[in-house]
Amino acid sequence: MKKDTKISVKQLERYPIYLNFLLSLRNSNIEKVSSKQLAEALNCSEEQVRKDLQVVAPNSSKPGCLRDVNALIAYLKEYLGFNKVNQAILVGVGHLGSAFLSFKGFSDYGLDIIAGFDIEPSLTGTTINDKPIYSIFSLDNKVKELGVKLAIVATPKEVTQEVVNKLINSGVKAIWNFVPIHLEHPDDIIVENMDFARSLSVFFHRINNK
Amino acid sequence: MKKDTKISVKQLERYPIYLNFLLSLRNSNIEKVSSKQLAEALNCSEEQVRKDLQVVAPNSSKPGCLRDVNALIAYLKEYLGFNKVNQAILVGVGHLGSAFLSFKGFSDYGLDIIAGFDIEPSLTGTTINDKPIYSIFSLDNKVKELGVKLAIVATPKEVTQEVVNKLINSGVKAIWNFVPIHLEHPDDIIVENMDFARSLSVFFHRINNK
DNA sequence: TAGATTGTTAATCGATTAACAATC
DNA sequence: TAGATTGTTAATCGATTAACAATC
Repeated sequence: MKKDTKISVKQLERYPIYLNFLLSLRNSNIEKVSSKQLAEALNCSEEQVRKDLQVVAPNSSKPGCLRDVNALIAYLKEYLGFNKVNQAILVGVGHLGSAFLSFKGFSDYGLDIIAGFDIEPSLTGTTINDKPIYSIFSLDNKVKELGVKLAIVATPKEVTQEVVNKLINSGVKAIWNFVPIHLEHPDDIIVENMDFARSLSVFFHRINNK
Repeated sequence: MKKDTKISVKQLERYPIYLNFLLSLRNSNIEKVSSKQLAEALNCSEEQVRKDLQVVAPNSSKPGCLRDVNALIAYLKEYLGFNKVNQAILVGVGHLGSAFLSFKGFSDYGLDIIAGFDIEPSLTGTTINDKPIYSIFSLDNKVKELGVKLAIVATPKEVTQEVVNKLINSGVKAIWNFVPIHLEHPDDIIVENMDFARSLSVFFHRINNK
């Protein structure tokens, strides 16, 4: 695995798509796969598949031979960091936040949400899916105590920037933002926006241009 | 608005980011904005901002003068189709599905979830946020009756492909998939995957390469 | 007018694809 | 061996940036 190869975000974001497709093959007990099949699944060219996989799983395949599904899955998980456990906290235990705390599937990606935070006093001290919920007022102490670097944010719009500022002050380095607003943040903080508007833009544009 | 201009998905997906930033400016009572400010907010070049906005809001600005925040918001919403009401149904009223039914913010994007569907009999006939929940067995009839073209899918992994097949058979043209699996679908069906793994890949890669 | 900003063509850069060699 | 497939360099395509003209 060449960790030092510079790859683009676009390329990086294709890898989980490969992974999902390979998992569906494994689920159907298919053990071998060609670049052509992968290309069809991802709606891209065979050449691109070969180049992509060369980065993640070099020398794992031989000319003339199909690729091994299980081996590719292992290489991809390793490359993407899904084999390690990455701890995160969640801020904002509303409908969406509760859904995240309850969701069992994050462990497939090595993500472990270890606690939730909310301003609502009646939630403090309770648990969801065995995960404790703390008061937002203990955020700073807990973040430092737990040493967690990733925070999932699902708070009301109005308070989100304030919450994000607090998180950054407490030492959080990466923010997974589910709130549809623009966030100000220092350059060294990684922010990923799960913006619903992004998908909707694509839908409406494609629907209206048919 | 030049609807016929061919733009890339990458470009299209930048527009909701402009919109979010402009809304935050309006929220701060800022009425004018330069390409430079927009470029900083989106982490791109001024030239790109000008080109992007030229497509969405041509002739809305003049050399030497700053752009009008409210005018840009209006142009963007119009271009993205957020001014019209677009109806959708939701399949899978679990934790995540319930959160979507409860979420009030979709109306900002012109999205109206008009009903939920689930296999659980105890949910049938109930409502969440005034939205009725029907049995999955009435899916085909209801989709045809309502004439809805967009479906949000938040079902358990194992049944998702089956549900998607049913939706397509019933006339749904666009699928917003929140389930982290690979979906098979005809080319004329628009599928957008809200894949959690995509963001996590970016996080872990950037964290591990520091 | 001078400074600031926008608009647009030309140049550059990077990502994708085409072509072909290498291997099983 | 022949067919199928992978690997990799070179060519192409598209998106971004640089340069400069136009306008307030």
